[in-house]
Amino acid sequence: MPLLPELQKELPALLRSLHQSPTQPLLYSSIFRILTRTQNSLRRGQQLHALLLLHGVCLDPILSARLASMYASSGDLRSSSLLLLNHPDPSSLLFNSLIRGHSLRGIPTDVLSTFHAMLSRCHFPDHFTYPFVLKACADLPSPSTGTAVHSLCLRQGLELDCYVGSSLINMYAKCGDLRSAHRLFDVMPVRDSSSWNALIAGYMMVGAVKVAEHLFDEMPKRNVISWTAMISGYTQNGSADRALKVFDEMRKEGTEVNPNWVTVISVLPACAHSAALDQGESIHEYARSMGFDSHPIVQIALVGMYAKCGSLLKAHHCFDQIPEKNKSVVAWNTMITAYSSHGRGEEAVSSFEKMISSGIHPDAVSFTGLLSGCSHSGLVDQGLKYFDSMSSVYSVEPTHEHYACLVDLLGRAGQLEKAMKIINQMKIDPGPSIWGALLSACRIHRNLELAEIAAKRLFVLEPGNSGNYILLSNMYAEAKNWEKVKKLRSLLREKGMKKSPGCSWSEINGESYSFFTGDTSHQQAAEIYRLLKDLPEKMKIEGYAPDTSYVLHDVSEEEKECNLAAHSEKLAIAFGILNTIPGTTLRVTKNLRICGDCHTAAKFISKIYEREIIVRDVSRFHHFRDGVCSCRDYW
DNA sequence: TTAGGGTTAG
Repeated sequence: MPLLPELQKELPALLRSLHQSPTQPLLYSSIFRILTRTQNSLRRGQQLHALLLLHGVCLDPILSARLASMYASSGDLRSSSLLLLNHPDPSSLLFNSLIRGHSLRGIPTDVLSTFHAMLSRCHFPDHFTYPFVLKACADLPSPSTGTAVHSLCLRQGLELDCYVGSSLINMYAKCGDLRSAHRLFDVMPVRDSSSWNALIAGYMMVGAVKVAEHLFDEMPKRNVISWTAMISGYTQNGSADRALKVFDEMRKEGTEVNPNWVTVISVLPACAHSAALDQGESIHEYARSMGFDSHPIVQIALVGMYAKCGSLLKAHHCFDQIPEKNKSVVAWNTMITAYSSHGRGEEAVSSFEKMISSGIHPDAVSFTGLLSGCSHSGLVDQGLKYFDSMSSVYSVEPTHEHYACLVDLLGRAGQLEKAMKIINQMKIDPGPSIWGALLSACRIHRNLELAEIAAKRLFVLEPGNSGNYILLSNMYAEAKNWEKVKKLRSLLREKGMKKSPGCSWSEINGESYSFFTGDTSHQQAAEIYRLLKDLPEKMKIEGYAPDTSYVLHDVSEEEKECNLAAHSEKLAIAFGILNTIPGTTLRVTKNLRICGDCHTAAKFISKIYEREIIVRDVSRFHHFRDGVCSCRDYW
C-alpha cells in the first residue's frame, strides 16, 4: 500500500473525478480509505455519505466496510454501528471494520458483542478479526473468554498465523499465563518482533525480570517497543536505576532505535521513583527537543515526575503549560495529588474546585488525592464534607482507599473513637489499608488499646508485612513494656521476617548517593560523622533537645542519642551539606517514614546552615526552611 | 491488523 502522504496527494484529483461521475462506487471507496487515515475528516465523510445516498450508489461490501471504518476512526461509532444494523446482509468486512473501531476506542465489551453478532450471523472471523478480538480478551479480568476464542482460532487453523499467533501470545501474556504464551511462542513457525515483545512484557509483568532480559538479549531485531517494554518493566519492578540505564543505552549513538513518546512516559516514573530530578530534567529536555512534550500524556507524566522529585514549582509550571482543552481528569488528579503529597491541603482543595468549575467530573482518584490532602493538612471538617459529597453529589462510591483516607483524617486529628466508629459502620469489609491507617494514628496519639485491635486484624490480613509488627513493637517500647517487645521481635524472627533497613539517598550533580542507618562505608564517612558529632552542640544552642523515644531499644539514654546521630536521613543531609554550594536546596528521599527526632533536627539544620531541605519519605514531602517544616509538625 | 502507556491510601 502506498504511504499516507502519497495517498493524500491523490485526494483532490479523486474529489474532482467524483464531481464528474458521482455514481462511481470505486471513487467513494478510495476516498473513504484516505479519510479513515486522516484527522478531522468526519464532516467531509458525512457529506460524501449523503452524496452517495442521493445518487443511489449501491453499498457493496467493500464500500460499506470503508464507510464504517471512516466513521469508526473519527470516533463516530454510533454511525458505524447503524450501518451494520441497517444492512440487510452485512459482510465479514463490515463486521471487521466495526470490531476494529470498537477496539480503537478501547472498550473490550463492545468488541466482543460485535464479535458475538458476527458469529451468530454465521460469518467466519479471519486473520483480520482475531487480533482485535484477542486484544479485547487480554483486557478482560478473566482469561476464560480468551481461551474460548483460542479454540475457535484452532478450529479455523489460524493459530499459527503470524498476526493471530502474536495476538494469542499477547493475550496469554497479559492474562499472566506465561506457560501458554511461551508454548505458543515455541511452536510459531515465524516469530515476528511482536511475539518477542509480548512475551518480554508478560514476563516483566509477573516479575520474571531475568527471563525478560534473556529474551531481550536473544531476540534478533529489537524495535522501539522492545526497548520500551524493558524500560517500563524495570520501572514496574522497582528497578528504577536499570530503567534509566537502558534509556541511556537506547539514546546512545549507534543504536538504530530512538525513544518515542511512550518510551518517555515509561522512563519518567523511574526518575520519580529515584527522586532523580537532574535526570528527569534531562529527559524533559529531550522530550522538548523531539516535540513529545506537546503530547497530553507526556505532559501529565512530567507533572508527576517533578512533583515526586520534590519540585512542586516545576510540577505546577508544567501543569500550567497544558492547554485547557487537554486538562483531563487524570491531569487534574496528578496536580491535586502533587499538592496533597507536599502537604498543601488548601491548594489541593482549590485545584479540586477549579477542576469542577472547568466542567471535569471527578473520579475515585480525585477523591483519594483530595482526602489525603485534607488529612495531611488537618482540614478535618472540609475532608468530612468532601467525603459526604462523594456519592451524593458526584456519584462516586467510596472504596477502601477513601475510607482509609477518612480514618487517617480523623485519626491524625486525634479523633480515634470516631474513626473506630466509622470502621464499624462501613458498608464494605474494612481492608488492611483502613486498619493500617488506624494503627498509624494510634501510634501518633499513643493509644495502645486501639492499636492492639488494629494490629490483631492486620496480622491476619497482611501476615507478611513486617511493618505492622514493628509499629506495635515500637509502641510497646514507648510504653516501656519490654516483655511484649521481646515477644513480638521473637515472633518476627520465627516467621523469618526482617525489619526493612532505613535507607536515604540524595542526588548530587546527577549522581545518586545512598546511605543506610549507621552506614560507615562512604568515602567521606569521617567528615559526615564529624559534622553530625558537632551538630547537637550547635543545635542545643538553638534550643534543641533530642527526643530519644525514637530509638526503641532497651539501652541507655546516651547510647540512644548516639544511635540517632547515625539515622540514614541525617547522614544524607550531612553529606548534602558537605557536597553542595551553600544556599542551594538539599533533596533527600527516605524509604521509610522520617523519624521524629530527624524531623526536629532537619528543622534546626535548615536554620543553622541556611538551607532549604526537602525530604520525601514514604508517605509525603517535608520542606524545611528557616527552622520550620511545611507540615507544621502535623504528620 | 498484533506488541510498549500518564493519576491512587496507611
